Amino acid sequence: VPVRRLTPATIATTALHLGDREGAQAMSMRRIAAELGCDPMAIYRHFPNREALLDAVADLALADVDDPGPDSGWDTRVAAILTEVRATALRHPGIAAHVAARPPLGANGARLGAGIHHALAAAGLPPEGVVFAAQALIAYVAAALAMAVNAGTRDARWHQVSRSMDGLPGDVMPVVGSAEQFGYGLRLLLNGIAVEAGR
Amino acid sequence: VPVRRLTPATIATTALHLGDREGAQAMSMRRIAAELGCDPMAIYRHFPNREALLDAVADLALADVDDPGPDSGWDTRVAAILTEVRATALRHPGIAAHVAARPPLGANGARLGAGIHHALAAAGLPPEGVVFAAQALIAYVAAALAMAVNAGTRDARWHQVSRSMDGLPGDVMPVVGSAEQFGYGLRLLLNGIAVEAGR
DNA sequence: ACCTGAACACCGTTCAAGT
DNA sequence: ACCTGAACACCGTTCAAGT
Repeated sequence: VPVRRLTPATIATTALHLGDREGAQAMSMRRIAAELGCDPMAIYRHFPNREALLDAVADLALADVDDPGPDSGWDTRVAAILTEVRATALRHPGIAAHVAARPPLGANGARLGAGIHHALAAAGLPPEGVVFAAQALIAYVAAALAMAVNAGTRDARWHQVSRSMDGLPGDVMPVVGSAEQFGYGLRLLLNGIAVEAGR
Repeated sequence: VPVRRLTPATIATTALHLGDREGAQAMSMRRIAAELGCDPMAIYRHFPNREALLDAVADLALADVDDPGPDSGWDTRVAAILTEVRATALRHPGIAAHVAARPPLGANGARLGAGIHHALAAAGLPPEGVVFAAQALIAYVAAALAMAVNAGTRDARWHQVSRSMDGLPGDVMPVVGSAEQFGYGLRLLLNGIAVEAGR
């Protein structure tokens, strides 16, 4: 699909679709340029480097994520945002690992970040607590996402670890990076926040 | 320092020291081989690929981490292990990002993982809860570590986000990836685990 | 002034050729 | 049989040369 005129938006959109079709390894400057039908260097006139381009692609993907807003409870709101961020990133294999490694803080990242901060303030945390708790939550999503991205490929290692312990039933098989695993950790954090806020 | 005979241990030790001196970008097969004074391909006779070598280097670094054992309280034990894992990884810049991206599950990783599992069982979690909570904790350390690794380099982005929200005092400056930030999130998780275990 | 593409300085890994 | 290093198939990015 030839593009009339190169803009940051057309580059990011093309890169996102390329990644959806061909995965993370297709997200090189050269492959993206080939997809655009342009010289690799042409991209550098719109983005200073590859990282900045991937930031833009990640933020584009997050446009799909809704913030339910202040009408739902603070914990429902936080859980909804983070669950949908995880699911959205996993729907875009080209960019999931980048989201995991580097929380997207472009326009959409800032929008969702603001939603989380407001929810935590509504929960009753003091200002420093809001900032700290938000970073902990964002870090947790990133990590859970990284586990989900790596899980399918290579990780019988986890099973060995959980089997290497006595006192535990040997047949509790952890599903690394699963939605269930993600939800459990998220509940721990929300429980902890409730305790911290004195609820 | 020329090495008499190449073994997995000498390769991993040399790579760890190289990384300590010259950082993550020095951890290429070619640079490590040059440091060993051998052909890059010689390393492949001891490790199937670069990832396996980095796994071994990471696990070597974790030999420094103590497990205080079951005599301390379960939460003290978990906090001690995870705090020291974070500090140890940060002391080895060549490998910190790799630890963050991929929980080391070699001999030392398994040892520390077992300590965490035992502590969680002692806290009163049921077996599935133990496995889930352990993965959440490990994911959290990995993410906090990734933030600490990336923080110094480039992240005024975070400050923008926290300033972009009304209702929060604009001068609460989050220190991304700081030890304080790490400790706060860890406390949230431990609080949440205590709630889950009914303590 | 703007844009291109050749070139630089690397990668991890394969594999054929040497000893 | 063992080991080496040339070669393959890539990278992100710089920069000089073209229009």
